[in-house]
Amino acid sequence: MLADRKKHKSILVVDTCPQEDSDEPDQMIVDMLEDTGFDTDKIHFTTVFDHFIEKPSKSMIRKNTHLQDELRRIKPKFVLLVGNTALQAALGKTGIKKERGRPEEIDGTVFYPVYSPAYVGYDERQAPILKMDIVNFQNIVTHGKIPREEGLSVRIVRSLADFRRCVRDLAGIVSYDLETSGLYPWAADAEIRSLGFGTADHQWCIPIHHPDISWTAEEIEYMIDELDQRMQSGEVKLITQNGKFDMLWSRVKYKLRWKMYFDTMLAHYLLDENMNHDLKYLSKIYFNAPDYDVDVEIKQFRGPLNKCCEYQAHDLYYTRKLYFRLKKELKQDLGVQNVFDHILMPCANLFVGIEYRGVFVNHQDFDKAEKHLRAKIADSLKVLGKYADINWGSPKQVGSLLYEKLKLPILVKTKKGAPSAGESALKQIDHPLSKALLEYRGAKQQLSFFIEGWKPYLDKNRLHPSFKLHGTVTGRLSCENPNLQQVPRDPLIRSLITAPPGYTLVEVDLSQIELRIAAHMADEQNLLSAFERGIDAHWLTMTREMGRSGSNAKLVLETASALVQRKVKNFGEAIDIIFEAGPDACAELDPRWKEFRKKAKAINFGYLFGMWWRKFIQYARDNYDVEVTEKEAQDSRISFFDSYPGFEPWHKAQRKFASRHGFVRSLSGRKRRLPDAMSNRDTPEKQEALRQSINAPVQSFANELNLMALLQISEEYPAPICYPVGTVHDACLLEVRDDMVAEVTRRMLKIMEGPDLLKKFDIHLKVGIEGEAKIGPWSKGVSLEKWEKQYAEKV
DNA sequence: TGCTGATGCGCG
DNA sequence: AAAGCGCGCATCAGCA
Repeated sequence: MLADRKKHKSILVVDTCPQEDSDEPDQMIVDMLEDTGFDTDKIHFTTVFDHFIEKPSKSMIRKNTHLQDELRRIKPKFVLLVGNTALQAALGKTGIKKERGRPEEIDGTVFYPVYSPAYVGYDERQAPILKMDIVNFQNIVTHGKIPREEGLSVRIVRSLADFRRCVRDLAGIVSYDLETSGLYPWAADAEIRSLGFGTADHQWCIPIHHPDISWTAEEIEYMIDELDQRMQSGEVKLITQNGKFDMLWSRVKYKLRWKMYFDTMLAHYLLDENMNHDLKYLSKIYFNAPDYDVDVEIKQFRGPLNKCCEYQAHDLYYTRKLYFRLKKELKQDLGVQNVFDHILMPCANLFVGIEYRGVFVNHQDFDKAEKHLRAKIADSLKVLGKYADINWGSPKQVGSLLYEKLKLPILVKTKKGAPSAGESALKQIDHPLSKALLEYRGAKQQLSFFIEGWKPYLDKNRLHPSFKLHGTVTGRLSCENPNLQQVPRDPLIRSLITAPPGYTLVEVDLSQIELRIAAHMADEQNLLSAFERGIDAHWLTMTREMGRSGSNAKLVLETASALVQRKVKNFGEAIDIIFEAGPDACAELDPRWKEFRKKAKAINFGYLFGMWWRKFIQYARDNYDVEVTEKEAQDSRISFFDSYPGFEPWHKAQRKFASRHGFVRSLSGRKRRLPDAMSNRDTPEKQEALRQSINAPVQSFANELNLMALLQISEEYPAPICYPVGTVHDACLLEVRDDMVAEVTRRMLKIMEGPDLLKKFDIHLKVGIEGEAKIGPWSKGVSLEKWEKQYAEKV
């Protein structure tokens, strides 16, 4: 009891300044402290300024000595810094968002920054964070110091003798972690600052580049060599947290090709796709670890050596510890365990190579495209300049010009009810300005996304996009820096991506894969038999819809007549003729058929995944300048489900399963957790979850098929014959050595029809899978037949 | 001045 | 009552 009291006396709470009307400390803080178990009567309260002050400036805080006086007078052991001003006055740094919850010890006093109650009042979502921080502060006070992980045993390698001890300790389950100068290994000054290994007994830090340690180049080379030999021995199983990052750096900087055995981030991704997967968060929820996050300076190994190593040691320690825990959790669920073992971990290792290789960019075309876009922007600006001198990139300014100055009718509103200056609005506005503006926006966006946006990442002739295997809740990959998956289909941009001399780019995609999977899952007989007969599903939907609605009668009769070379007068007969002829034959006669098929594609996906007819009206208007009446839209939806009667029962079953169990699974066993689906109330969130229960397994499995094929082809045709360079959801991009293009393409198409891994997952599809290959610069590729002809002529 | 959220648009 | 799903990036506006 006595000890407690003594401790309490040494606590100081620092706010910004007294309130205008009272000298009492802030009530929210007092309440939170008491809720956590503090006796606030025994806590000192003070402020940075001894009088009320509206907005303290940086220099005012610097000049003010009140807090320093208080610190000298009270000599607290624990100081709670409330808000950014207190943080700055006490520690001389700002940035409460970053610093909150990070204790710092100076001369035996622990300073602990938290949000100010004013901020919480302004944004109440921050309240739980403040509360959590206060609890952590209490934890520090009862411990009497910043809690340290007790299992930690840091070993800093300062000599070759240390290093040899380290290598001897590397056996069995070993965590691996690097500290680097940044995130992009191809940056000009990028370097690995420290290698770390976590074993059962120690956390070994090998500071390669730190001001306090100096190695000769030979010594570094020796150590890397020794480590490489140790890894090749097969006696070490490497555990990583987002190890693709560390392995990529290791490969770029030291040509190392180590294999990851288990990645904790990917494991947790499969166990709960809805949460974060960063190590600090995982250590906290699994082991109640303290927040050991530090400034970038220390993360990048520029701070005091022992602090840097201690940080790295935490990463190593928890990564290894997480392995044992997550391994057990995966074991509880055979479905996700399979996805982890046979897809995610192999892909993690494969994608190191994919990112290392990157995609090849044609430099000449790149410069040409830049010039072309700049000219286009200048031209449209010339036109726009006649109307006003404003920032044409600002929707607000454009909006006020359109609707206030020019008094154009407001046809579309934004979600917040403001008059919209978006694409859908501009398309409906009949004014020369809108055309120029649309052109301007398009060119400007292409320039800033794909020309300017790519420049910082260009490493000679290559981009190295980063794929996140944990990037989506459905299991698809996401891609960034830059995002290869959002490159426009416009050949001006897309064809910039190609292959280097001696190699050819091959894109292979799974044709209509989501519809095929849906047909399988729903056991939808009409669609299944359509696929069996080799009919294009979008074409089927399109002709059915036209036959029902009787739209575009003139075109239908004309095309049918041209196809059979006689006058066709009966509409139904004409539709049948068109259906049998297929999209390619019709598109040759009239390009509109291509558009109609595209529209049907959107209808298929929209209605299949729960789109309502209202959205269809908007879609038809925005994309096809077609005004569809409410009745027509409603009918089209009904007609879709009449055409494919298997879908409704399947939708029902998915929804029912999700609302009962709170999750659904894809064919591979991957789980999509949808807790909102279990809600008793019929909220928009629940409806959203129910729609996801239909979409997620389809999207998820489409991606898995694609990855299975990618894994298999890269095993059968490894470098230097074939380099996988990326995926775009249902497509793979490969760079294939010129002399092997036909063989590899043919094999890949075959693999896509049924990857070997399907057997391992015991999946038997009722529907055939087809691949489609395009050979040549991206978006300009040709079919295998065409390519072989051209290639034969060239040789 | 640097962050966050909203918007808009590219892709599947 | 309201109803396709999944992403990343640039830009602007609003705020501290």
